[in-house]
Formats: sequence, C-alpha cells, structure tokens
Amino acid sequence: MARNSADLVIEPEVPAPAKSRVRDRIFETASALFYRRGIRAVGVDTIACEAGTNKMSFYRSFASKDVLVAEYLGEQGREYWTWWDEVVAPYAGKPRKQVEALFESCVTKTCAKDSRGCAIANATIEIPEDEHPGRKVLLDHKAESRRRLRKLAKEMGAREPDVLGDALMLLLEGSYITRLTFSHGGPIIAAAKAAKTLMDAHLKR
Amino acid sequence: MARNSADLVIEPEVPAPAKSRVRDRIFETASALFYRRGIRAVGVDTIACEAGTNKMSFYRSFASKDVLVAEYLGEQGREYWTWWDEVVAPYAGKPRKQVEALFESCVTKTCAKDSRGCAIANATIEIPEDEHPGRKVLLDHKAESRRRLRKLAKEMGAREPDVLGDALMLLLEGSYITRLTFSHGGPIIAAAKAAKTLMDAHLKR
DNA sequence: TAAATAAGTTACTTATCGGTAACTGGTGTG
DNA sequence: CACACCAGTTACCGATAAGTAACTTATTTA
Repeated sequence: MARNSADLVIEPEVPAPAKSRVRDRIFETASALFYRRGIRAVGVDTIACEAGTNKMSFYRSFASKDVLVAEYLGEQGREYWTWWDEVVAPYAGKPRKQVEALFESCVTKTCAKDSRGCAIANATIEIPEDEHPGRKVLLDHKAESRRRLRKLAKEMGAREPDVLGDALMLLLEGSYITRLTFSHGGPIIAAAKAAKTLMDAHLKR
Repeated sequence: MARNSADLVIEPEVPAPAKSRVRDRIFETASALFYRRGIRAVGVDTIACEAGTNKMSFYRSFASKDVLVAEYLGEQGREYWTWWDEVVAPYAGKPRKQVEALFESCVTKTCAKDSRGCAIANATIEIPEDEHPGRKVLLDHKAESRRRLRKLAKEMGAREPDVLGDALMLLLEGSYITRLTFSHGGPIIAAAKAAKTLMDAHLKR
C-alpha cells in the first residue's frame, strides 16, 4: 500500500515513538549521577556502565555528553515547575499563601536525606561556559524563577514587589545551597519564617 | 664542621624559609583559575604552564592537587575573615550597623565585573567527597559564618537571634550564588534592603 | 670555592576523558 | 522469509588527567 504524506501526518498513535528503553535508562541513570556526584565528576563511560549498557549505545542515543547535560537540566526544570504549580494550585488567588506553601514544601524537600539542593543551581557553578548547551537552559530557568516570585509579590500587593520578589529568591537560593554544607538543621530551618517576616513587612499599611 | 641536633633546633632566622617564589606563583595562578573556571575544570598541567613553570616544579611544591585545593580554600577563608573584620571594625559595639555594612560591602564586591560569587560556596558543590582534604575547610568556614551571624543577631537584641542570624545567612549565600546566573542587576540588588527589613522586624518591641 | 638548594627539562607511567568504526546478535514486522 | 532496527561488543582514536624518575642548570650561602 502506497504511503503518501497524509499518512505520515495523520495517525501518530504515540507522539514520541517510545524512543527506546536504553535511552531512558541512560537518561535516568545520568540524572541520578549528575545530581549526586556533580556533572563534571561523571563520565559517559560511568553512565553507560551504571545503566547496564556501554558507551556505544550511549552515543547512539545522545549526540554528546553536553547535549545529555542540557537535556538533564531541561527535564529538571520541567519537574521543578510541575512541583511549583502543584504546590501553588490549592491557593489560587491567594499569592501570599502560595509563597508560604512554596517555602514550606521547599524546606521539606530540601531537607530530605539524599537532597543535594537544587540541581540547576548546582549546575550554575559547574557550567560557566557560555557555549555550553546547558548554560542557556539554566539561565532561562533562574530568570523564570525570579519572574514568578516578583509576580507573586506584585499580586499580593507588596509596596515594592520587585524588592520582595528578589528577597524571596535570595532566601530560596540560599536554602538550596546551604543544604550542601549543613546536612541537618542548617540555616534553612529559618527560611519559611524569614519569608513570612519579609511579606509581613512589605504588606502592612 | 660537625652539625649536631642543637644546630638544627636553634637559629631559625626566618619562621618559614621564604618557601620559594615558584610556589607562590603557582598558588596565585591556581587560585585565579580555580575561582574563574572551577576547581575540577583546571588541571595541574594547566596551572603549572600558566604560572610559567612545569608540572615537576608543581609537585615539588605541593604534594597533590587536592592538597593545593585545600590550601586554596584555607587562604580564601582567611581573606574572607580579614574582609569581614575590616568592614565590621568601624562599627564596634553596633551589631546592627555591622550587619548593614557587611551586606553593603558584600553587594559591592559580588557585583564587581569579574566576580563569581563566593569561592568557598562554589567549592561546596564541586567537592562533595568527605575524604577530600578541602571538604573540612569549607565545612568549617560556613559553620563559622553562621556562628558569627547568629552572634551578631544576639548582640543586637533580636527576639529570636538564631532565626534572624540564619535568615541573614540565607540572604548572603543566596546573593553569592545568584551572581552566577544574573550578571548585572540580579536579585542581589535586594539583599541589603531585605537584611534591614528582617532586622527591623526582629528588633521592634 | 664548594656544597646545598631551587628550579627547569625531558620522558615516562597509568588511568580516564569524550568520541568513533565496524562487526555481531536478537527481535520485530511487513 | 527478509529486511529493518535496536542493541551489545571489541577495539580503537587523540587528548588530557594526576603523578613520578632522573638529569641538568642556576642561584644561594656558608
């Protein structure tokens, strides 16, 4: 039966054609290793081996390590906004409560046993090169983070929304990075309270 | 002339025997490269070459790269406390003014053109291994940082000094790390104001 | 002047890095 | 059945990683 272009356009029963299991395994393994040990510290050989395959299969799925890294950061970003949206959803229209929920959930997540803070913030340090395909991903992510916090500050009627939004961002980023030096009971325990205090100060008439 | 053990013990005209110029050059070069490009990204060959010498001379001065890194972090720490003490000195007995001065100076320093935030905070991410000789150095440094901020909060009579001190630390660390994603005009511009707001809230009766 | 010390040089080790060529075996599916 | 495709395997490339041996050349300094 002759295939015409219409055939190709219609019937995409599966959007992505399942890609392959190996690729997924590699990606999952790489993500875990990147987060735990750092991006530069993990080689493609290690990734492939740990994923139960070998380097050749790695390069059949990914053009280069840098491309994998960029994809890893992209996925981390998507998961982050999914988390964000879920935390924020129950308090639609109540921006202050939304920020409180974000901070409480962030503290819980970041204090968890195997947490190493924010994957993207960490990559910020490991990838200073502008040419790296992951650099743009992480720049965009943090810009979006700032945008959202400033927007929330504005919605709650803060006198100086940009200042409040930025201050909240500093608390958030500080929470992530101090997790790497204080395993339990670090300064992050003050994060939620500090956020409330700042919001109080920016809201009272 | 026969040398006895007494000869070795007496007459140390110079405490450290000037060590050598090469060692210093290597150390300066390495420090600059570690800060700019990251610790893992810089090899000893690059360091030696950039310092105008070679690898053999490197290993005559340093037992290993890890030892160099630990020494680099130690020196960064000493320079940090020197900065801190100098900023704080003019306001002895006025802890609130001291914190304000710290934040203002921190913002100025961290916004400078070639700044890449805090060298030690950055190393926090690159060195997760407990066995690394630099790990303890950086852990101690951040613990001392927290200690000092909590102490200042207590001295200024804050109702919850530990909470205020920790919150200030989150702002400070957040300032450092966001510098890596926002080149100019990042959230750090809100740091000093946020610190004041937090202190206000913790001090008013 | 002679011994000690600092430093440059060349060559080497073993391991790992990111990345590729070419061949093999298995599993579908038309 | 045949062909495509996915994946495993082995072997390799050049570059770089950290680290060492051994010899030479300056500069001190006693």
